[in-house]
Amino acid sequence: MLRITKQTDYGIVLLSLMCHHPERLFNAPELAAEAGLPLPTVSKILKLLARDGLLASHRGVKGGYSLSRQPEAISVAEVIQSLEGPIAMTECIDDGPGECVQEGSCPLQANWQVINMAVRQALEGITLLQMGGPLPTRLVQLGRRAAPGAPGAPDAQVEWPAEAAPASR
Amino acid sequence: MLRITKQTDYGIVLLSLMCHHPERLFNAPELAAEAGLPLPTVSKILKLLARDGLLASHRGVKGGYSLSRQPEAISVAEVIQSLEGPIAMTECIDDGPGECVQEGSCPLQANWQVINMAVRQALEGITLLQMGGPLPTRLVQLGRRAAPGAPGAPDAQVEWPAEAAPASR
DNA sequence: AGAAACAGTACCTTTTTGGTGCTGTTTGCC
DNA sequence: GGCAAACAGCACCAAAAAGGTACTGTTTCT
Repeated sequence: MLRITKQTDYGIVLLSLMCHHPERLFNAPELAAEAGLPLPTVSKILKLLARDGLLASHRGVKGGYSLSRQPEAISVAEVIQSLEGPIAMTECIDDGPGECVQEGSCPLQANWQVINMAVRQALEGITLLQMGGPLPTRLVQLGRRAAPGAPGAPDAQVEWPAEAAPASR
Repeated sequence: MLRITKQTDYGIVLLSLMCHHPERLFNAPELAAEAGLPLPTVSKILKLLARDGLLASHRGVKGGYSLSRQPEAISVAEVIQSLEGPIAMTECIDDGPGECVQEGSCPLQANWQVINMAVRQALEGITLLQMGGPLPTRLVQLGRRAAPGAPGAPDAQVEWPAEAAPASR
């Protein structure tokens, strides 16, 4: 029901832990213990994140994983896409053209694409640093995509001022 | 993976069909035929939508379903919530407090709530009328929630000007 | 050489989704 | 009054996805 999987949830937790020491090397058992998750599960997640280049892996004794980029350069969207594939709210989005029989005559598809892009862009604007950091008081500002074909400015994505955090944590 | 279910997809299709004649009474076999979907499935979906008040049902011969409100007063979010429960991107959102062991010490939960609310508000701002109608060129503008506690204006939700639609349909 | 740690794959279990069927109730029409 | 059309509410089954575990292989430090 419009929900990320547990795997993704765990993935974000793990990455958030790693954010506290962006340069450090963490091994799987260590992260599993710290997150309170079973080792095989943690291991599986880390492999996927490494495969997609979000984590750098170092093999051998004294090996482990480290963030491949700075925490502020890794978005929640990337984590989701690594752990559960492309962000597509309906089938007709990531299925190639030709799947839906209504193809072309369906006004819904185009609109789902718009909605989908809005959600994706919102998640792209949220970094790991923000995720584990201070709670924003204002919200993601979606899309604001310019008219298609107008290659203007890179289309302001997200506004997430790190203002004073409320006391709710 | 961050996707609405087929049931919800079908539900939006059905409601969109009904939007063309907002006052009319449609019966299930008729809608099934028009949408090209199996009758039992359509029937199930319509029941759910009626249960939650999105459709008004009329029993007996010559019965059927009609929109309970004008198309522009029914949001995509309502349809989703009717057909697949509350919009909650993580478990810790719709589970009551006390489920997550990290409770209170978890900075992620608060941030997921923010993201979740952003997505929900975006979907709330999209009406059935827009969904079946002209394709917007600009995007949903999420949230922009004022600082909590400040009961100011009703917090502009969404900006969706019905400008010229591109030729992509 | 041995051990620690990542890599990849395969497998099984559980949950969710998708879809169907059946029985009951309401209501228009003959 | 009775029949038939149409909604209401379950209950059920099958397929797919998610969740989780195990095993074998490769790399690299000591």
